Amino acid sequence: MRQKAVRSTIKEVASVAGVSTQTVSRVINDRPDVSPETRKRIQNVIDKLGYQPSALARSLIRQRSHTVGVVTAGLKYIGPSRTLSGIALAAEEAGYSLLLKELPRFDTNDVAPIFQALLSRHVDGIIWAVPEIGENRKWVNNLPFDVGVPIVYLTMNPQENIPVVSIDNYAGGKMAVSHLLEQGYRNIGHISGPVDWWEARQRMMAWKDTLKDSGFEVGDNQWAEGNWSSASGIQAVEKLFEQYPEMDSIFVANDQMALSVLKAVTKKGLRIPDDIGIVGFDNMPESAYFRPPLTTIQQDQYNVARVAVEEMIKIIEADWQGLDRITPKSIMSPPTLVVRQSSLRLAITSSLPN
Amino acid sequence: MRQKAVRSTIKEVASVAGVSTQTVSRVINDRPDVSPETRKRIQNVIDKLGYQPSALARSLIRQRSHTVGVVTAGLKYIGPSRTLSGIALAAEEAGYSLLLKELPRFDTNDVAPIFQALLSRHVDGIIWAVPEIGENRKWVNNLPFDVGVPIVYLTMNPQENIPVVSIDNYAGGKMAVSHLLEQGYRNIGHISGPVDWWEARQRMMAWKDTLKDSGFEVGDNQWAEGNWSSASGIQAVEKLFEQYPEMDSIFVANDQMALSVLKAVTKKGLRIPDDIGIVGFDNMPESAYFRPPLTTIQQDQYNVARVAVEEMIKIIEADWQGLDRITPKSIMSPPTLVVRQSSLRLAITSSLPN
DNA sequence: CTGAAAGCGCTAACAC
DNA sequence: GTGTTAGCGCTTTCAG
Repeated sequence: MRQKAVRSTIKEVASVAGVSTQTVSRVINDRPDVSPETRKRIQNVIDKLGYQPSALARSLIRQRSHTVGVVTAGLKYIGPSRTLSGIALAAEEAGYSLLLKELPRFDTNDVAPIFQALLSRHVDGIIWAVPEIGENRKWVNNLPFDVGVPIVYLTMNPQENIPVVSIDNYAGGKMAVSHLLEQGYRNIGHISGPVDWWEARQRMMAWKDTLKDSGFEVGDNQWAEGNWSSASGIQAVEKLFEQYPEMDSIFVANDQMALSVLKAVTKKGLRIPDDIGIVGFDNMPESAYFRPPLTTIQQDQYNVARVAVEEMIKIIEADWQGLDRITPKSIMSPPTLVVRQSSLRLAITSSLPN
Repeated sequence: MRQKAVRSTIKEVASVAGVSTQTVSRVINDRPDVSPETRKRIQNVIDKLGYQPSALARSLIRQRSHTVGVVTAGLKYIGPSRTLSGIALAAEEAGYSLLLKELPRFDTNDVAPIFQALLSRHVDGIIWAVPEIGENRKWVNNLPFDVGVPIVYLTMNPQENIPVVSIDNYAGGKMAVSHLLEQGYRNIGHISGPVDWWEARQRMMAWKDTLKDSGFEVGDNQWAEGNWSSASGIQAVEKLFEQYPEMDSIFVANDQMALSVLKAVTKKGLRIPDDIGIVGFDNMPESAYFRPPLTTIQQDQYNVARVAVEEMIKIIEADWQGLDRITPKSIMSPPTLVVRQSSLRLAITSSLPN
């Protein structure tokens, strides 16, 4: 037989306690104007029945669900999942539930159904945590319908009047290349991520700008494109060695590619960091155990996620309290440089962990 | 000023179309008994207004939310996030939304608030995707309240009358050790995960049993405990070298620890796989690019997640259609062995990718 | 074929 | 202090 859901209702509590539903409502909402005895009696009934108010019914009547929608993609990769984790923890702390949608592909452009699914469940806000790739932001400024709730974007190019929170990839790239320059490297190549990714372009631009600012020429023979995967790192580095033989160091746009670059370079008989210096990006937990340990740029996805949630909630609260809508701002969070052996040509390496 | 949510309601559609809400309801639910003209007229109004039925209101009245709650932990690790990804994609396909809760710690025992939060939002079922650790399953057979919806557990020890879906860690461990035996290794050590993890114990037990079944003695000097992290792998392997000097190979309980083991072994001047064979567990994307490439056990978390979602939905549907409740069963999905250089002592290595 | 009435579980506004 | 009425947005009877 069908086993009906066994939630008890406010009506049941009321009838058992011999009061009106209204009074029960006052108790569960901690409102005054209930006599201590009544309150106690009702509380007892609530405990006995294991009564729990329905968040659904409340959402309906209060026009507020305390739920935020999170849209993500590529959860099997470490970046997106760390970000999601940060969002989940921060939202929970703030008392919000999370409705999760994972896009099956990064470059989904058909976003209307996603929004509609979220809105039909009355989310109070949306965090768009899909990286900006190719044309997948075309819709930002002209959705075919009024979303009606705030949207905070992660990892995208800042725009006027749109709240964006992101790691400052450009700053990270500058840190990486400046560090190589300081270590005395002069012919710094670059292996980029897929150039239709905004993050990849930022890191590459930083590489170019930093070199140019230091008076170096930058030619197209000095970089190669990867696709973030270790496999693509090998191909890219081989290409680079061919087209840029003077190269004495490489800024690689992520650690996964850097892993296979370390391997390919070593296999070629070159020593790291003496002959070739390598800097990655991400600081994945394993990077410290590569051979040699990888210098890299650390992204604090947790913090970015937390900030995004806080921004979102600020906007929700402001709307709800009838205040002026907060002027959307972009927040770029600077990453940090983690120096390890793969780029340390000048320092005394024996003092470093290896 | 407060910007009210702008969703239009069935009432508005009805009044604009000049019909009752009931008729609109029939149209949006694709029911017969509406004249073609009326249907068309209403559909037009719906399109014009961008009307979307409220899933919340529907959930209330239908006593069915088409939402499942997912409880996870450690999303920043690759395993849990791959699993979540599989769940998200499978649930989406099946037309279910996901309400996500991430436990701040793996060993949370205070699960009542989690369930209550989920139930107050009327989830139709719950997928408990937190690994079994220490006492964190104590509550399974005596929750202080009736959950009332089906729960499917991932990654836990099978129990009577409880639906569990998991990778068969024991089978994976057997594959790993058998492979080492086939390659002619005879003194096989083990670096385990934290032994309060069920998965870690399964892998270790498989190691022990396989050796014993092949007529080898197994002493406590032949294994060491890690905590899944690369850092712990180093400590464990150093301990092993001390207490088990004859060791000629190691089954390491995950790839992250195996990474640092490869490094420590090499640093000691031993050759892999000639002097020491190594097998890991997980097949993380990077494992193929370790030095040497790592033989490992591949878990298909995607498939496990998909199966869990399917089981969950089967139970929900059965309940809902008033059928007998499905007898809960445990499903153990076998992993696969991925052979790479780190364990290949007998084969001609030149034929393998490196 | 279409509409009216009732109600899912809850709360806001008003009585008493 | 407490109860009554109305209604959030929708669907399920049941009339007509």
